[in-house]
Amino acid sequence: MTNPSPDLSPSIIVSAVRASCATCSMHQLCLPMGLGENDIDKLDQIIGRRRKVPRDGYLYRMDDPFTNLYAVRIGHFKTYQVNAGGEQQITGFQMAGELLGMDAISTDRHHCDAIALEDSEVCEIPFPRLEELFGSMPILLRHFHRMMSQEITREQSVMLLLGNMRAEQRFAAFLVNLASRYVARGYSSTSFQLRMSREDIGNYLGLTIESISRLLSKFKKQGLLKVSNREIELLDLVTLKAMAAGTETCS
Amino acid sequence: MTNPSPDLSPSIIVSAVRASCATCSMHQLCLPMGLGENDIDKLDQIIGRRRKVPRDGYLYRMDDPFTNLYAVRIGHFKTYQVNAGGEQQITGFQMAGELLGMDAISTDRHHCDAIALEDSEVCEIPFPRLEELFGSMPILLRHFHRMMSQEITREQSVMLLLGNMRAEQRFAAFLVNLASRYVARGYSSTSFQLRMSREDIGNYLGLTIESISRLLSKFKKQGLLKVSNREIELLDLVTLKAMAAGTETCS
DNA sequence: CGGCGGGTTGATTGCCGTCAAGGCATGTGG
DNA sequence: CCACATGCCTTGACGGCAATCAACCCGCCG
Repeated sequence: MTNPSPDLSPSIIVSAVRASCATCSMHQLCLPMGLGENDIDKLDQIIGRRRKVPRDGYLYRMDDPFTNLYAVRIGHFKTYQVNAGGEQQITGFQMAGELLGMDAISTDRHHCDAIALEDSEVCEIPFPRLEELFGSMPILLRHFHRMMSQEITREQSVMLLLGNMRAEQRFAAFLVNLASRYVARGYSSTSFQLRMSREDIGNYLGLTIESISRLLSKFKKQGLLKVSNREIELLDLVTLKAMAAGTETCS
Repeated sequence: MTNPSPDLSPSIIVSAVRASCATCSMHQLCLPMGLGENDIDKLDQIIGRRRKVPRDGYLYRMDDPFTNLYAVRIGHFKTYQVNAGGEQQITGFQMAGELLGMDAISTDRHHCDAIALEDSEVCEIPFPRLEELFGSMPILLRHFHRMMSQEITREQSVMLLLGNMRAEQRFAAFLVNLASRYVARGYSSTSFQLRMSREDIGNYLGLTIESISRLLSKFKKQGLLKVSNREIELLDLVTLKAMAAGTETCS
């Protein structure tokens, strides 16, 4: 699960090799999906810049004015809300090829904070310029709608998770979800690194850090997975999937 | 909160009085928001029909092919997901001026069931025809994006609710949310009817019907509200809002 | 060395789910 | 009219799951 492609260190590379959607390994998952060469070029021309965000750095903060969407190129992010009482809730973890900032369109201000979980890189997509493209690129528009819609359905399944599932089931669903997203990106579905802390996982799943720790130990004892620090290996994806689907009796 | 306008009974009225966005009382909340006369006309021309859905009737079901979005004209709906284990989770309650079906764009199939909570009426919006309009009506497109984005932020606040709040806070947030939506529609923010059963409320909030009942009794004792069956009156909206925001110590 | 952040594990508490009984309104049939 | 059933809701008693509180481990770093 370590990234094979361009290394992160010298920022000079980013400007030297003019990064483009056409050559990006994520272009079949990301915004340009399904576009022809011409259209990809047009999209490339509006992409502002590739922006690096260091680990724990903010990509944007709540109430920041909305100017760009961001496509994750490299790395992982988390987004979270904070309510008036100061409690925070992580609303999602984003990885390469996924879009950030769609929740800001409605009010022209960001509704959440976005923080990099590791040294990461995003493509800045100036939204007004993207809108200009929509008129002449129906395929792009269509795919953009799909991505927004997908975000809606994703959140609905989190609602199902938070509203109906017990701790064990939530955690299984979380692992299975990560596995499926990694496999879609060409990585192993059974062996990967947790980019987020136990605390982040717990917050996302509506549980405490202690519960996450206990669940990891329990699953380990049951032979469902191996875990060492943040390195994880899923040994019985079938059972985990059954647990996530709610078709497995909680042992 | 009873609807003043056209009665529901004889379906002939629907076709006789050619309903239109221009004359609809919801057009400042709904899809045509901000459109000029010409554009509203164009939008009107693609609206398929006004469809009635009786109480407890399905507007659409999970896995139905996606052809239309629906704008609620009259009445209330609930949408819910069902997982493989058969457990269901209500993902939202929709009222006049709100859009249903956006979660289906990503896969061309509906991801949830939508059921009318009372005799209701919707406008069918054939999505392919709506897409045709987008090219020439940037204002419409913009507003459509705002509505999708709003749905994303709405779901994020539900995630905050389900992930972080205690029962009392959840229920207060629920009531305050209803109040604000009714006031935006010109109704009283303090006195309205719950269109959904206690069971539906509990399911939506990740609680049991018994908890909802107890919370209603508790709030009644505290003088926060009056309730009789489904008729409700909020007596202390300030405190309820503070509870919802998490700035009130749970008494 | 000591402090610190992140993680694990154990003991205890408490919120809310579960189970159970009953209230109340409505409908149906005798 | 009553008897009875049904759906929706309320209230109480009890118990379980996960939160809370606390101690400790481990690796890292100044």
